[in-house]
Amino acid sequence: MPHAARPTVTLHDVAAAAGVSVSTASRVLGGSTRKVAPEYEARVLAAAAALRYTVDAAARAMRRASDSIALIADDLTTPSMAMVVAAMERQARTAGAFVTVSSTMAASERQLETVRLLRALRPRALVLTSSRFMANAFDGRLLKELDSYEREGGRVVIVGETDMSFDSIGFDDFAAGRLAGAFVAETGHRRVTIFGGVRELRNMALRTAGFVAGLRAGGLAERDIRTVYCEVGRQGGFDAARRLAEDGMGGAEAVLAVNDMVAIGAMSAFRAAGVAVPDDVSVTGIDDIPLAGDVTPRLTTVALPLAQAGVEAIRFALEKPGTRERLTLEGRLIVRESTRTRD
Amino acid sequence: MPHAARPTVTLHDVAAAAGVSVSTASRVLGGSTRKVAPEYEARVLAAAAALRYTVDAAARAMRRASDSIALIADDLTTPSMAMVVAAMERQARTAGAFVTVSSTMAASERQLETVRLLRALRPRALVLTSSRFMANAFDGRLLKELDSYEREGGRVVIVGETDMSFDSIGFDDFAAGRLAGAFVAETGHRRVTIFGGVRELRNMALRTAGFVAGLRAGGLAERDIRTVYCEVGRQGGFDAARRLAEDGMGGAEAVLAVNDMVAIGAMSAFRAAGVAVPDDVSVTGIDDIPLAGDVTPRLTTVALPLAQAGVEAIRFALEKPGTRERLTLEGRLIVRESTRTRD
DNA sequence: AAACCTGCGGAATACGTTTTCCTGGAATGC
DNA sequence: GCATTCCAGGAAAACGTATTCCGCAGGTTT
Repeated sequence: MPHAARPTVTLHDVAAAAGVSVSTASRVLGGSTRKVAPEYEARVLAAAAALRYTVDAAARAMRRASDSIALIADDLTTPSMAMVVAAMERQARTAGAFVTVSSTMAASERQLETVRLLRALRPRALVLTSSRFMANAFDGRLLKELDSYEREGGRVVIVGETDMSFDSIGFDDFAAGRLAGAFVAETGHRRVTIFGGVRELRNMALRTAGFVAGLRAGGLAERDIRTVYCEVGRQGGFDAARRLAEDGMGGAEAVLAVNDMVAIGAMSAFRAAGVAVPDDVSVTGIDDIPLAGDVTPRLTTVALPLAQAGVEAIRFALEKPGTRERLTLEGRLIVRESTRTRD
Repeated sequence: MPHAARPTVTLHDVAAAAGVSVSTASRVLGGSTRKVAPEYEARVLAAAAALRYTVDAAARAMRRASDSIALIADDLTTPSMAMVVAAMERQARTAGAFVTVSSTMAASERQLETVRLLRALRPRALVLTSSRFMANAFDGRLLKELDSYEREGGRVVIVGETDMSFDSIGFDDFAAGRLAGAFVAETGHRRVTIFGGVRELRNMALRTAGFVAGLRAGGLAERDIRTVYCEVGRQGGFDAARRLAEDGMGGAEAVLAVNDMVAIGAMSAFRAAGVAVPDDVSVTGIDDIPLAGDVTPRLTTVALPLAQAGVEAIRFALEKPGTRERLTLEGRLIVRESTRTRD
């Protein structure tokens, strides 16, 4: 008895109580294709219920392919991440699969460590959800780890921007940025500041490039567009906006934030500094997290289909390997009260 | 070969490559207490690295006590829940334990089903995070399931209000409500409406009772306090506030909402109806989710130590069984701009 | 009527790991 | 110099389940 504290009831106990062999009990409880006599079946089911038997997933996993999916997320407290994860959880459950969730708090070496850790669960698929998956950041080692996992028959799905050759689901970040940029240009804003987040993050860089493309298409000149970089998150937006306000806004009539949390932080700082949104400055975000409709003024943003991404990710994860897919989801503009028309 | 698609590299392969026995390889890789010769150790480690060996958690779990903790949460997208869960995840990781997360979306029968499902993982502990755990709601079956799990040596920890006899971590909901009620009474509000959430939820009922107690202590009469019930969440607060505004506010100078999301929804509806916060009506919440500081006006609320609750829950979960603990955490008042003094 | 399927229960085995037990050799004590 | 203790490596058992194989009935075919 290796761990005496664990007198779990096993298939043996159920079989004994039902007066049948372990094989028969297994066939009844394990959903085998083989038929067993109705009477035996009833006895086994009754015994299992009486003893509150639950199958040992570890032992089962040694014989059957496991039906669990490991999910590695950057940061569960990020609202956009939470929506994706919640959708995955729902979808996986309806498909009868387990999901084990881990968060890496954006540390790159933690990602590697977490992948190694979760590989031990021999999951059917590994779903990575992050904005950090650029090839150079991979440093080779994470890539090798994922490759070897796939060679062992697992499936890797990446949610977010990536240039790796795994199944992936991404958002068209450039188009989303362009949507916001074009709208702001069309509504008469002549000078614009972009809160570009962290330059090294590929999706942030794409959104920023999209902003510029949209603004230029709407007639703004290069010199009317300023870009500042900030931590991605409420605090980063807050700090960037505070600095901007302290510098007298530099003529900015609009702030294009790289996502909703940055935009919301920025609005908070503007309010504290006595800068009125949208009368003094328009603010836009990207994502359309639920919160975007709750702040005052409600945030104009580009809605990304976050829940759909979660659903599709699980679909990919459960598909038979062999196919290699890449899905790109488009955002759509949601105009609310944090922006207004100029002139 | 049960699943041919899984040519995983096993301890046997490593041992063979290193020219040692499986036992020795296991001792090196499994962190045994037994010593092995430095040379053998080096050979095993080299072989493992070269073959990209990862231990099979399922097989290991059959011999060792598992170090995973199963977490069953109501709804991961709720901000307060997300904070608790994130804290648990962090804490568990520093303690070297896995956390697997599942959400039940508040359906009572799903809770039972989820518990049964996760028991299959033979986790060291089961942490239930929910506001729905009232004894009558348990219906006997969930209680029996948890009891039998505990009898098998597992540990059950409940985060939230409960009258069940498991380890539990709760917030002093009554005191939190009283804090808000007393503050509103002290700042000169004469007529108050309570947004009481769902009457059947124990923690909501306690907060509401606390509101009343605090208001009465501050000198308000029974007839100056109105209580309406609403769905718990942003939408519920929004609807309740819209109805209140349509009815001409019924003289209410303050709205005490049962949590921050309800309060934020209410503020949103008030704004849409042209009711000014805090000039026409003060609004308070409970929880102090990060969002509370981002809305306009920033929300006066009672801060609950959500992250601490997560940390303590994991501490309980990892403790040796035998002790039975109940921890109650106190909130503290955070005054912001959604309230003002009357007269 | 004899040989042959068919269907189903049960014994046995495999899964990959940890751990107990055994064994042989080195080190130590007289 | 011989007996005893210690040490570390290897063989084997055990964990709980799914599955393969075997055997035994009962029915079908020629």
